[in-house]
Amino acid sequence: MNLGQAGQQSGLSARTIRHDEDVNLVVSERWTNGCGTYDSCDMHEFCVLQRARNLSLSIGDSLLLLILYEDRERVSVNVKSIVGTYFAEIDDKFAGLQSLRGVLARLGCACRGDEMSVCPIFDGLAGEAGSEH
Amino acid sequence: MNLGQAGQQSGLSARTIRHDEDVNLVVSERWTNGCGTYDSCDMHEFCVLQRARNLSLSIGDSLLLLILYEDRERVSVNVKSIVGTYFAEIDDKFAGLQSLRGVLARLGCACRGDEMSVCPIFDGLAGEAGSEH
DNA sequence: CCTTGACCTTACTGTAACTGCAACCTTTAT
DNA sequence: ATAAAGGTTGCAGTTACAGTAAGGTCAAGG
Repeated sequence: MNLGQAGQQSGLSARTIRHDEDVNLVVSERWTNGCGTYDSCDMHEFCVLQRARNLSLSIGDSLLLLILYEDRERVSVNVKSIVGTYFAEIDDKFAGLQSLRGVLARLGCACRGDEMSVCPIFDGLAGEAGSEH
Repeated sequence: MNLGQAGQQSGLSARTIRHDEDVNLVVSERWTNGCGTYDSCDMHEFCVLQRARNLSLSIGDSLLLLILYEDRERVSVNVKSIVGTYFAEIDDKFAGLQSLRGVLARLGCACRGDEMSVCPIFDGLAGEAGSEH
């Protein structure tokens, strides 16, 4: 499978796949003419990467995820510590999203003509910021 | 209130506040010596921005949020369309986070020594990627 | 045989949203 | 007077890409 097909199947752009190869996130086989070839194993990796990207994970974190993905002898202890780190991050983001969603949900029907600093909705939005990360 | 204090209170670095001023996300009053001064209204903005940053919103989106925040005559129709856009994005991220969290939760105790492509956990992780965005 | 077109390659540049650093003012304290 | 603290601008670096240029390869067709 060539670059273009790999891109289509994985949902990544060809450019992004080449970028991932540049930074050694993935390593493809090469024909003698230099062209890369991608097998189902690579496709799995791309899909994991695509998912990681949707979550705004860094390249480093994505690589970690791939390492977990590829390590067939996953040592539970190791996995658990990595996973634990992610959990904290994910739950933080989760809380942030949930909060923002709630704020937005009430935004359409309230606050008309109110004094800004007195608006309870936006006080909620503004007030909790410092407590994160 | 000066830059340093504003940074401490809002949870943003002083550098980031300066950056936000550079891109006109916020506009502070200046003393004659050039130093900025920040009032409680600015602090509210910073906190909103901090929150927006935690959610990886772009500067453009953050600005939109600020505009909503500052518009005391919020026109419901307008707000609802903007909010609707965010909802889709937020729910996408939400689903992604939830999925990844579930995958990670089961990662510590399963899959040892399995054939990678047969592992149901990672098949879940890899399989749904293309369907988003 | 040679060209056309599709597809690939590398290499370089550009972008967003920061972050860091240097050089240089002011203000305040000693 | 001088040093320390805190501010300023401006330019360079970083990350994770996206865009573009210049060129290589290869099958199909006149």
